[in-house]
Amino acid sequence: MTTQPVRVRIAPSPTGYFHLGGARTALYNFLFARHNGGRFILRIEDTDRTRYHPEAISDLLESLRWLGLWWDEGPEIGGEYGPYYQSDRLPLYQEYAAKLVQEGHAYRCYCSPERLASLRAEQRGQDGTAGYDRHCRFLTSKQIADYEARGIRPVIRLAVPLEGTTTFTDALRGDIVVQNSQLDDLVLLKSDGFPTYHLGVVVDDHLMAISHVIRGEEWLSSSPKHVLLYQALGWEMPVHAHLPVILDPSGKGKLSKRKKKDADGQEQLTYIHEFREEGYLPEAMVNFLALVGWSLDAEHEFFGRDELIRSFDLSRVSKSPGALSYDKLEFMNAAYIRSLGKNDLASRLLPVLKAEGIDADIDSVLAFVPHIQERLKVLTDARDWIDFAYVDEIHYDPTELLQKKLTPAQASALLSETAAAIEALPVFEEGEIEATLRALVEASGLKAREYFGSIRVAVTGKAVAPPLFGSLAILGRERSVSRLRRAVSLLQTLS
RNA sequence: GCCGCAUUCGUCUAGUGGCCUAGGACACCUCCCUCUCAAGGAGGAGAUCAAGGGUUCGACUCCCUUAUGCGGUACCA
Repeated sequence: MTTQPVRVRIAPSPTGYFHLGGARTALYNFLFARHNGGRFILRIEDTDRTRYHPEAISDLLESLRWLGLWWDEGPEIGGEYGPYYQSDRLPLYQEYAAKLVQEGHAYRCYCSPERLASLRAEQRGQDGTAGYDRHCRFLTSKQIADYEARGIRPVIRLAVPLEGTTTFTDALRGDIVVQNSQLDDLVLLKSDGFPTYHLGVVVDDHLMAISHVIRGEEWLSSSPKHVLLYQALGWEMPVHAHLPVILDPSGKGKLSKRKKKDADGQEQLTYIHEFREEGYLPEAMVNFLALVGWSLDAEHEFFGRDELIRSFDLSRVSKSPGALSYDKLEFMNAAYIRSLGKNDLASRLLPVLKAEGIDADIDSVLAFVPHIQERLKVLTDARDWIDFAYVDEIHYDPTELLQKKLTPAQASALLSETAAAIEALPVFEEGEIEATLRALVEASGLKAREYFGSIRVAVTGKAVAPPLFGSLAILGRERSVSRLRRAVSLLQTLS
């Protein structure tokens, strides 16, 4: 029990876009490494050429960087334990597989996929153990020669002990014991010379001096197989900790990588890049993700990255699976948006607005920020709040101008009054505008909500918009006046 | 089917034998503030701690059984 340097890794396989589950695992590994002054390593497990998806790697790298989870060794930066792509390490796996065969811990299997499939079909519904029937485990040398002569390319399987038990200690769940009879002779090396996940992780985790394997619970059942492999290879096994699975918001089933609709028919986001595009802040994502399966205590729930690093501890990771709460994420994102400095928010908003088709300039966005900051759940919400200021003409139903019980006559009177008052203003500035309009409300005998409601529609085209006086100031005197006048003429057509 | 893991308000959780007539957060409801919408403030409703057995003076906390959920059972990871 020496103080081995902490080295953890995430080992995604490039088969699809980087999603919430992968990000959570990455975060915990990252936090664990940083907390312990260790290293965080990124290794790409690209051993399945049939499911290989090239964009997955750039998506992964981009997503990790966006979340601020920088790695110490891995793609693009290298490191002393490389290469970090498994497809560049093939000879290594082949070498260890051969060694295992030589020492009697593994054997060549010539069974065809068809035979394996029918074997499985046969076993289905039957009670007792499943898995490979070990047909090739006890082949005579003559039989082997025969298969070889027919040019069949074998796989290499681990020769699992027929009796006894295998035990390992999960850092979260304690000792886990399984009967060896429940384990089947898993494939280590495929017939194409690529390793399976099992051989790949064990060899690489050992060669890369990984001290702690922190991964999803879906790997828990294969850990005993890995124990056997470590034993066969004569290696010491790293500490293992299996994180609880993340459930679908419905609470049923593992979070799907596929698109799902929620109760409102809204598509649920699952890929990290989608959250980025939707306008979630990386700091909110990190905070939220940290809480999916981990908590410090009863009261704290807002954690900056540094606080997370300081307080993260494996012992406080939950053992039971949890459903994601998109509501909570939105709440948290809104809170983070509110906590941003004005300039910071404005500069984050600018590219988002551009992407949403609004050609805004930084000054006007900055002017809007104080008015919309506390109204945004996600950055992309900004578009609907301020787009009225970036179009030449606004469209709305003229009856909307008749807020509450206003008559067309009342409405047009108040709108032209307002236009005139605004035009006469010596300085066109928020405070002045407010003072003037409030005086008009007073004089009109109308309620503020009726009066301002009507003006809001005239000027923004919406019943819900940022605070009126600020909006008018940003819109500018000319456009404000012309929109008010246009509203008056629209009211004409109504009667 | 078999194996494994889990099980506290709708959801995320606090809780490590007495502090619990179970605390917090999201969501929900009411009220206040208010130019709309938010934000903010004050309240409210919501959990016989999956069920049943033990152990103990005492169990949400320990043990067993059952149920349910999830995961695994591939030349996928």
